[in-house]
Amino acid sequence: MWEAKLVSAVGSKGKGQGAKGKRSSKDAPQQNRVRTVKEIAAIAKVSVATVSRALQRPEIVSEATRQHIHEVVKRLGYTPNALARNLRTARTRLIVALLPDIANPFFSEVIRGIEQVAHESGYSVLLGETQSSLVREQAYADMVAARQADGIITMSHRVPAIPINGRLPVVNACEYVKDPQISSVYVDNVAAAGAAVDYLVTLGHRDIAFIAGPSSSPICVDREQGYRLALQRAKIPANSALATVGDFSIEAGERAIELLLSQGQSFSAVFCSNDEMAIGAMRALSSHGLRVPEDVSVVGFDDIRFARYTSPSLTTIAQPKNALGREAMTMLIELLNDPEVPPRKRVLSADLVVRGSTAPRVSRRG
Amino acid sequence: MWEAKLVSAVGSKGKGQGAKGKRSSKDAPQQNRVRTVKEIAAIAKVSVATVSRALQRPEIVSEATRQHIHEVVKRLGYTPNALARNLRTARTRLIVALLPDIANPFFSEVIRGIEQVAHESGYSVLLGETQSSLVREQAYADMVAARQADGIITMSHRVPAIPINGRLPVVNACEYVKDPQISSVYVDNVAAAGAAVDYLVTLGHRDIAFIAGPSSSPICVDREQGYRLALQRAKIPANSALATVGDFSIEAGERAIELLLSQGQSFSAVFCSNDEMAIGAMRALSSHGLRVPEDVSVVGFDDIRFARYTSPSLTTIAQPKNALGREAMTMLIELLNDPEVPPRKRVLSADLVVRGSTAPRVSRRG
DNA sequence: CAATGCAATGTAATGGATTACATGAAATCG
DNA sequence: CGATTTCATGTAATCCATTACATTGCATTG
Repeated sequence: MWEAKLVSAVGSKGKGQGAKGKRSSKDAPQQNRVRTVKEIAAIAKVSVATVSRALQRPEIVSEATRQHIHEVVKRLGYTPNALARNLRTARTRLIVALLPDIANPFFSEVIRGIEQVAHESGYSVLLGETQSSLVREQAYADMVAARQADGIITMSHRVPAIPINGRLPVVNACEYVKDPQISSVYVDNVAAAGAAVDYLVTLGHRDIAFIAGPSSSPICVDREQGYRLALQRAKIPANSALATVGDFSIEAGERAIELLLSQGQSFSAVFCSNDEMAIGAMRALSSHGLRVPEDVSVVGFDDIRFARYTSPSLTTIAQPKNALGREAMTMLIELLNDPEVPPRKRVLSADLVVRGSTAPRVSRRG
Repeated sequence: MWEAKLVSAVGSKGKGQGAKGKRSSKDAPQQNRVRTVKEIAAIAKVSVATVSRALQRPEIVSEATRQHIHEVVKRLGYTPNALARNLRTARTRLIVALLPDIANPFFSEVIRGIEQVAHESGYSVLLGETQSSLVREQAYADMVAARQADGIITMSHRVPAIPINGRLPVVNACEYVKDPQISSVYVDNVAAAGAAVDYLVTLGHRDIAFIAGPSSSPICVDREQGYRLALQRAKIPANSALATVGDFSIEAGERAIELLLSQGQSFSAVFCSNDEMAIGAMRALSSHGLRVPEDVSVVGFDDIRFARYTSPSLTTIAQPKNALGREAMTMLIELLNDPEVPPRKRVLSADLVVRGSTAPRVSRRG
């Protein structure tokens, strides 16, 4: 009964059947789409198994049958129902990449790396923007528990809880999580930040301010440590008044500089935990009549696309963004193929890119 | 039990637990996760129907039963299999937003609008980056045919082919497509571009160059038309040598200026079809010793986040990005709820935002 | 008190594809 | 030539949740 009903609604071979207005079967001979293996099987006069096989593993079906089925499938525009397929096979070939903020250009290139590797291995990538909200992260993570996706690459320092047995199909990129069970890829933030500050030191700077990122993020802690160690190496006494914190936004960079200036701090260089804060810093400096780099040198971190186009262009630490993405996806695929592979923490290196926002320190400003 | 497990996995509080190695069923008494309604039903001593009802429509289950089932579900960490559910109900509450390029900050805000409305209506949004590739667009669109997503918001000027009957569950945002069956939301590009050029005219500019976007995109054609019409209004004869084309990238903006300058064209203002090309243009101008806005005024289009932070900050046309997203998602939801709603082309207005990159024309440079 | 209605729950069909197992025909072997 | 593989295909079980329809028990009503 309800079968018949459904078929007529969906397959609707019949005459007018007149769902909507006219549209008689004459002037709209538009073949109704066939939707199920069953129907394809009936039309091709083979069994559903053969249809399925012709589509999934063509080599085990005889040449003639295969061609015939493909012809029918094509002619009728049949697309297998992925839900049914995935339900049965328990895999989706879909992975979700969680990023805190699509507006942050840093992630774009990472995503591209992820997608390259994913496509090579027959996976599709869907992006979920979390806005660093635990709830949103969790919502996307639940897609894995609910079997709508095979795995997750998360770019925050948290690992969402996924109620499944065994290894979580999660890889962490750009950030890192302490959990030794979770594979991560990230750069050596201590070394990179150190290199940035070392460079400022070689330019003669000694009063080097620092704008940290959120301390909840381990990589920010590392960058700060890199800064500290570099000062130690240079035998520059740490001046905690020169270290401020921001939230990675352009505005935070501006505010940090406003704060330092209003406190009357003197510094000839600023190292920022990311490029956007560096952009904000540059802007605040110049709106206070301080020239970059003549009066104050500025160094960022990430090397986002716009870093090249600020004026002056930004000296920064270039993260291997594409490699981070590729590596993360590679590890996730390994993990999906074999839940036994041991988790790894993979550390890439990041290099200093010298551009126009840094210059040797000059005697004294003012 | 499993809670404890999870905590130990995530927070990694516990002792060794020794993840690998042994793992005999004795020292790993880890309760296997329950995965199906059936199991939950058995444990709760009710039928599968009751479990399903308790989860889907709690109000039709008696208070006591409901609480009991919820308790069991929670205790065992059961997540219903979304594939099975979606297969049965034939809806996923998932929509895919296709964007040409995540690196383009213009889309970020649009996405946010989409997500706001989506969440209000219980939909999740997944993003697909297409890199303007037809193949990629098609791949994501196939998810709808394969029933993995309910609908699509596309931000390009193409509508992917989806082999289904009736109305395509597709809405077009930011761009627009000719197909009258597809709803679109976009701004009045002719008027907006006109306003930008009108403004330059009121500043005294008469030699106004134009950097167009790809002509395959209808909105770019419109922006160009807006430019033309504004010149007509101002009785400025069109000088086709001043109109160039770019591909929306920063580099394209640079190249366009290089080209104009190398041709010896003289102009005191440039209107660019998007902000990134405007950023490139500013950079190329200043690297040729031309000051913005003293020598040349620059106007962009979009008002991306960085437009405020260039130096000088960029005068541009602010698209109502959030509204574009919200409206698109609203229309898509309407369409999903009722395939009969007539398609609409919704046109929003975009306003000029005057910042530092424009100034009155001065006598003559050099 | 029988009749009727309603609330709560159970049974089983259903969605669409995959695939283990079964079958039949053709090919290979001793 | 009968026995054994091999190949191609078919039949039916399976994945897991939803829900139409059936059933049961109890309250309401005339």
